[in-house]
Amino acid sequence: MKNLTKRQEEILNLIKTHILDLGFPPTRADIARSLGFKSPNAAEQHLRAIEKKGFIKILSGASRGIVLNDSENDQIPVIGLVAAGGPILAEENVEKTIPRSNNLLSSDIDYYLRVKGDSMVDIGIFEEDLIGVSKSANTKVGSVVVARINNEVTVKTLIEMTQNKVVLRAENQEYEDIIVNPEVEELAIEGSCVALLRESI
Amino acid sequence: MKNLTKRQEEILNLIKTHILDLGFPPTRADIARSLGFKSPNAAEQHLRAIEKKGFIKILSGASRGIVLNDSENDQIPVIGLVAAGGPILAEENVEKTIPRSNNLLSSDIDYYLRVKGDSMVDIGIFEEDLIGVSKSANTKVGSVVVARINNEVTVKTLIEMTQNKVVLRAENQEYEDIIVNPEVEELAIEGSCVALLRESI
DNA sequence: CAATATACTGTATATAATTACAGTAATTAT
DNA sequence: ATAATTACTGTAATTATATACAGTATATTG
Repeated sequence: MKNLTKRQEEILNLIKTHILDLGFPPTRADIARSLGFKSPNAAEQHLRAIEKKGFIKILSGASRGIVLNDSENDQIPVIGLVAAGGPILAEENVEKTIPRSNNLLSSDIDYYLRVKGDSMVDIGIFEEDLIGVSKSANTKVGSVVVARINNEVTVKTLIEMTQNKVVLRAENQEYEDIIVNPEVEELAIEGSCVALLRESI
Repeated sequence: MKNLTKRQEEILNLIKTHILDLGFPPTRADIARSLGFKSPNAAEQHLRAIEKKGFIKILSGASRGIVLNDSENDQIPVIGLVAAGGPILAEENVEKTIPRSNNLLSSDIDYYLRVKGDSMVDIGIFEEDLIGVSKSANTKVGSVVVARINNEVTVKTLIEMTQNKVVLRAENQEYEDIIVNPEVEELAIEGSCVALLRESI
């Protein structure tokens, strides 16, 4: 699936917004009006280009016959046990996927991570809970982050972060702080925790 | 909102199915074809009747301009502070609503209740969390329930329940058990907690 | 008993919408 | 260097669609 140009992305977003707002896709004229085109054909040609790149399907002869090809995009993966080594989002780690429901949890969540262990119980994060992780949300001191230290994935609170010293704290007195020197050990902050789901109480 | 006739319900379902399948509503001709009408006007008149009863809105001049009025049905209310006296689901208690996403939290949730206080922190239920409450899920000893005692709503664990003695326990050592005699005091178990959402960590 | 609602057929038309064809111009691949 | 892609304007025709008008027949409500 090729990348869309900036303009094409704009149009795809317009289509999605239109569907969200009104419940059905826009016409060529709607698109032209929204983006200031003077000819509906400008919209038509953009749509053809977007279809060619695989993001939509145009049903010929049907008014507003624009079908989104969102299936993968629409699902949020739930990551169970992370196998040592590979990337978190590797397919073998995906336990299941759940449909993205735009409004349910407002934050932008890239994946859910199933919590293992009791190291965060003091702030109400329990074993088997699902943590909503955002890769893009900015991590600062005090954030609960998903960190990978020497290929092991862990959820902790970020306490200190300088060039040669990173402190991660469990929210459970029985655990000690993890102090890492990123210049010596492998450390990656994979994302920060922005939401929590518990499926059984 | 009046009830739909059998035929009108059939048409409303057809519209919903069409949207689910293709992503946009059917035309009058589509409806006529699907149900075997020989005139698109049959569909038109049904649509007008369904609109009059408040289930859809027809946008004039727009092709496929059928908007579902599903808002109440499809939304799960989020209950903030419960005003003393009235029913939990009374309109003044509804803080917002969030769309029901069948697969996200599998259990059948009738409403979300925003948690006040710290009485359940030991099992990871914190202030401002949203608890998914099911009215129909069977409550048994050990369940976390939403109880109403003398018009005050509270979330506690059900410890004991006999005809003249109900024990509710906070999951926080600083609180004492609540012991109620339902024959003397007013007590209602409104539902049990089946899920939890936390929107910020 | 009359008025209204339900459930259609049948015809017709204005307009909404897709879509083809003919251009222009700048940018990006090959 | 040449072809393809991107990003449009402008026009026009065909088809898709909404929607009004004129009926028929049965059921329900006031």
